This record gives sequence, structure tokens and C-alpha cells, in this order.
Amino acid sequence: MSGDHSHNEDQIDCGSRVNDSHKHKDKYKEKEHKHKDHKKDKERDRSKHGNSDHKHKDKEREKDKMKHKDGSADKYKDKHKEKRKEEKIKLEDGKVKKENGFASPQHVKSEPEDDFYLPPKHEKSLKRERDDDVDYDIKPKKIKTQNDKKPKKRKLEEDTKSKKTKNKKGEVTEGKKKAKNEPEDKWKWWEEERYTDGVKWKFLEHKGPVFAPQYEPLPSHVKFYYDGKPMKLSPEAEEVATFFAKMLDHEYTTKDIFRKNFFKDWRKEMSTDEKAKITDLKKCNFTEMSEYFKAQSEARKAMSKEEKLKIKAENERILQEYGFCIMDNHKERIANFRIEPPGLFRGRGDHPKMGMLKRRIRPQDIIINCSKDSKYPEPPPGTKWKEVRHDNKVTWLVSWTENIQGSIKYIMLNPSSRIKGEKDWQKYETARRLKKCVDRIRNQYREDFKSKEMKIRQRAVALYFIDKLALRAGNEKEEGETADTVGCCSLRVEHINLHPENEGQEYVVEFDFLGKDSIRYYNKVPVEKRVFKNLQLFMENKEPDDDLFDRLNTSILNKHLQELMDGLTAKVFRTYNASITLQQQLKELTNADENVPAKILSYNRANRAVAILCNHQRAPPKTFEKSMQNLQTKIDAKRDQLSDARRELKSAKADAKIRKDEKSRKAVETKKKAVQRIEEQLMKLEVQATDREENKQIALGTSKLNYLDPRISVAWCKKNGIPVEKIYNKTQREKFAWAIDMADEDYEF
DNA sequence: GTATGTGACTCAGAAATTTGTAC
DNA sequence: CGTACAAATTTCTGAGTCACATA
Repeated sequence: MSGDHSHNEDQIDCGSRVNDSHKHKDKYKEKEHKHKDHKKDKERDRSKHGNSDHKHKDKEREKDKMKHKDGSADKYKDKHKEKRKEEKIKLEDGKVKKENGFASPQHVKSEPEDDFYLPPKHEKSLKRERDDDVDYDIKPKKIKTQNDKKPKKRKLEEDTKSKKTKNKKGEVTEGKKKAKNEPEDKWKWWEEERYTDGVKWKFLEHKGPVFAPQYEPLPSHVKFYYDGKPMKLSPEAEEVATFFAKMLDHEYTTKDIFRKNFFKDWRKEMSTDEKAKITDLKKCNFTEMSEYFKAQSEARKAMSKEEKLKIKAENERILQEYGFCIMDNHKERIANFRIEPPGLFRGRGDHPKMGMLKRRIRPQDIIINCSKDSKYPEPPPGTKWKEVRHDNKVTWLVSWTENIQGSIKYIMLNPSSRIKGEKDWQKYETARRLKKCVDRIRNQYREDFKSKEMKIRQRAVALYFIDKLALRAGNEKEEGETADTVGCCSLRVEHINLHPENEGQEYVVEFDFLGKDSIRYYNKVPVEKRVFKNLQLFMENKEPDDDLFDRLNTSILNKHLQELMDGLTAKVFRTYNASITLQQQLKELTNADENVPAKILSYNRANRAVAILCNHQRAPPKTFEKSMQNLQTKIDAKRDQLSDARRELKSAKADAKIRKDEKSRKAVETKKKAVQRIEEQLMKLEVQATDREENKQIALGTSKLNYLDPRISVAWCKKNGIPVEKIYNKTQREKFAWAIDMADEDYEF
């Protein structure tokens, strides 16, 4: 979870901001202030005219007709300019060093051929495509009994037969996979009617959250030292100290912001005496504590089988008790029924709050959501919930407010649940509706490149980026509260470079910014001339840290999109472009004559094209080089084996020619088979190596799980005779059960 | 009306854990 | 059989998107 990206060569190491130790003071006031100024400035700018184009020999005269910014920097930004400048320098440093940075290859955009205009019809209607008249009986009380038999089923889904064979015995050990599992008819919620009125459920019953285990004080021989001298800490202070100790090996315990935030919060937990004594984090020695935890984890690994099984069984029991809820007659799996334990906050990237104490959540922090007529979850003895409410317009079971950002956290259902699945399905249906009108929308925004109104031009260019490059919308963020990252609408001038000519291409825009999770987006793309000219215009008289699209935000953009198509938002473009790219790449890359591994390589490559489009990166696995080497060793061995086998085949053939008897002919056949088998194995290994190498820094999971209409993949499997297990593991098959059930091989996104 | 804040939900990669496999 | 290690899967929780409430 933590964002230690420093080991990723190709990502910018934003490093810690060394000199901003005072930054957080009064941030609230400051922030508010900033924002006001900002808005005012935008307002003011709007009323001004572009009379300040000095030096501009720009031929595009029409821009004179347009209002545009006078180049004064927004005040709120001025305040932060210094900081950003510093960062920028760092960024550039990084850039230089990391010239080999990840560059998203050209987006292979498939243009859907059909383009008929469909009036934005209301689609909130949760109409399902196939209507089975399965009645949706809502009889809350019944549910339980009805579901009593289900407990068993859910946990250990019958898996592929291959797995079963492993479990040959079929013993019913608790926490073990049961071998035989009555196929138990699974609930096909996708064949049922959906709620249409914002109601999410009629009945909801659950057992509440599982709290983090209580803190166990350290044994007395494990000491903390201050200024070289052992010091016994109060339990409160000690607990927080252990959080730090457990992270000692991690890089961010060396970062200034992390240390400063930690120390500040730690001191809050200290007794008066401790507070007086412990004044310098540098004098704190946690190593003995750290060693102790390492030893503990070693001990855990070395536990006997029985002990391990016992723990497993206990976890299973908790899962059975708390891991499921009953929603509308069905037992459903809960995603995160365990409350986040206390610890030190680790933001991603250069987060101003890293190191802060994430406090322990108690029952009185918890809001329970369930139906009135359900059996309410019990708070632990002697405690009370903050509130029990019955809001069936939301999907969460439990919520609490987290203390770092003040945001709300939720316990919700598993992706395999009806409530998540329906929404997921709907998402792809919206994307498919976009497919039907995307040409109209593209023509529209290309027209808008020429608009007289600056606002509309900016909107058009932003939309062009979102569509062409699958950028995220880019909401504004509160400065100082989070890492400095941007999306499309929040791009700043410093994030792009314009090259009228670059490497033989015209009108190239070079993007370099940190996006979600502080993942670097670096890309050079040729754009339409009009886009290029517009960008020049938008950047006129601006400072590097001014907004590129100063007249635009996500709200304006999404309002516009909503008018173009019902349910259309910026992120629908990402879904649409991801899915259509997969479909088109699969078509292009799959060769019907190839064998299964080769086809799967094609699938992975199609998946990879999408991951690259969406900029889904990962840090190369620590063991990457080594594992490639191992694989290469295997390949070499296999090659040797192959040439041996071939040699043997040859001699067998020669032998058979001379002897001409049945036996030697048989021997030839055997050898031939052997050669073939080895060839196949070698091929498989080579494919694997290719796949792995190409995947070094690319994360396929996110797109597979969140952007690719699963029906495309299912259809591809069916058409190519690939078992769906080859591309979706068990969890994924559960999540996409609806798609696996409904898509046939002719499915078209 | 607009700007801002809030809530609910999706999506994100790393870390932890489990499983598979070669010896 | 165990053992060691790598690969696969699951868990974790932070970071976005976006609608809507509120001032």
C-alpha cells in the first residue's frame, strides 16, 4: 500500500521536501484564503481582454477576438510558487536522470465504424437486457432460514476440477478447502429486476466490523533507549513507538516530513514526563524493538503445522461470522470487514501527512447501517456504537471517520456481490452507449477547437486529451493536504512542453506530470495542429505553475458531457477507450492457428496495450532480473534437451532405415513425439519469457479488473476455445460471473 | 445563481499471504 | 517426504471521480 516508489527507476522520486517544516502551520486558514484568491483571480481574468500579447507574432489572428488571460498569476499560486519551483527543479533533475522514463507508446485508437446519433435518452433506467421474469420477493424475515444452508457454499467455491483433485481426500477440515462442493445453484442476480429508485436494498443484516486486536505491551526485556539510556514508556507512548519501530527498515522513516509528523503525533500520546524528556527523535533508539518484531515474524514463519492450521481455522471462523451479510434474501460476501488497525499514515508519493498517527478506531466511532427489521450487530461488551442508522439509499454496512484527512471510510460488499456487480455491468453499458455516439462527440469537440469562447476551446482540448490519451478528469485538490498530483483539468503549464517539431513529427506535445498515486505520466504525442495552436494560446503569459485550463474544471466539463449523452462523464472515456482497445487488439493479435499459450500471449498483449494506454505502471518486481535469468536457464536447458532429442531421432531414423523392422519404426515414432513435446515446452517457456519481459513495469491487474468489459474477454475465450480459467482466476470469475454467464462468442462491445 | 464542502463510491499499486514447484 | 524459493493471489487502504447539499 505504501508509496515507496523510490526503487522504481522510471518513476520520479519526489523525495522529501526538506525545507518545509513549517508548512502545516495554519494550513487551514491559509488554504481557505488561497482558494478565495484563486477564484477571485479567475473571475477577474474573465472580465479582462487579451491585450497583453506582446512579442506575439502568432499568425493565428483570431485569437485576438477572444478574451483570454492577461497572464497575471493566480495569487494563491504565488504563495506556493516557491515550493513548486523547488519541486520542479527536482522533477527536472529526475527527468534527466531518468530519460529512459516510461513513455506511453502511441495510443492505438480504434475508431468505431458506426456512428449514428442517438438522442441522449434516459438511461438511468436500469433496464436489463434480458428479461427473465424472476420475481424478486422481498421477504426479509425469510432470508435467514433460506440462507442457512449457504454458509458452506460461499466460502469454498467449487473450483476447477484440477484444484479439486489436489484435495483428493475431501476431508472437512475447518479452514480447508472442501473437495466436494455441491455445485449449488448460484444466484443469477443479473436475470432479475433491478431497483430503479435509488434504493439499494430492502433488507440488510450483518454482524458489524471486526476491530483491530488490542495492543500488547512489549515484554520487559525489549527496551527503548533515549539518548543511550533505557527508558520504560507508558503503554500509549510505547504503542506508537512500535509503529515506528516496525517501519525502521523502510525508507520513509528517514524522510523529514515523515519523522516530523510522527514525532509531533507521538508526543501527543506521551505522558507529561515523557514529553519533557523525549524532545529529539534523533536520540530515540528503536532498534531493540525492531529486532524483536523481526524475531517475532521469524518465529511465526517457523511455527509448526498444527499451530499454523489453528490460526487458519480461527481466521476462517471469523470470516464465517463477520465476513458475510444478508442482503435481500441472499448471503453476500463483505469486502473489508476488518477495521483498519492503528499505525502511521503512509501516503503515496510526496505526501505532506506521511508519518502522522492513524488512530485506533473504537466502537463509539462506528456508524452501523442495517435494516430496521434486522438483528442489529452488537458492539463489544461495555461499548456503544456511535449510531445505528437504516439508510437503504447507500450500500455500506459500517462507516467511520478517519483522522488523517477527515474522510469517511466504509465497509462494503465484495465485488462478487449483486450490488457491486450491477453497478459494474451498468458502467460498461454506459461505455457502450458512448461507443454509439463517440463520433458525433469527437466532431463536436473538434468544432469547438475553433470556438470564439476561450472556455469552450479549453473544454474541447481537455476533452481531446481525455479521449485520445485516456487521462483522468483531474479534480482540484486542497493544496497541502495531499501530494501534488494532477489530472487533465488540473494540468499546469509546467506539465507540458510544446515541440512544433520533434523527431520527424509535427506538433508534438510532451507530457510529464504525476498522476493518481503519484505515478508519473510521461508521453510525447503528436496532436492536431489546432490543438497545438490552442495550447500555445492557453499558455501565453502564464507562469509554469498556472493552470493550463484556467477556465475549466471537472464540474464544467462533466456538465457539458452530461448534455452530450446521458450518464456521460470524463471517466466513461477511459472505460470506453480501454474496452474498445482490448476488443480491437484481440481481433488484430489473435491468430486462430496458434496454440493456447500463444493465444494467451496475444491476450496479454492486448491487455498490455490497454494498461499502457491507461498508464498502469508497477515497480519492477525486486526479483525481476533474477527470475528472468532463471527462466533463461530453463530455456537453455530445454534447448539442449531438444537438440539431444533431435539427435536421437535422427539416429533412430537411420537405424530404422537400415533395419526396417517394426521395432525401430516404433522407436522413431516415440522419438518424434518426444521432440514435439519438447518443442512445445520450449515454445511455452519462450512465450513466458517474452510475456514477462514485456510486462516488467506494466500492471495488468487494474485494467483487467476495472476497465475491460469482461464480456469481451469471455467472448474471446469462447471463440478461441480457451478455458476462461486461463485468463480469470477464481476471484475474478466470481466478480465477473455475470459476464461469464451472459456473453456468447459473438459478443460485441 | 455560483462556489465550496461532503458523502459515496470506484480505482490503484504495494505488501502480505498462499500456493506451486523444483530439488 | 520436507524445504526453499518464486509465482500467484489476496489484502489493504490510499487516491481518485462525481453528484449533490449547503451557504
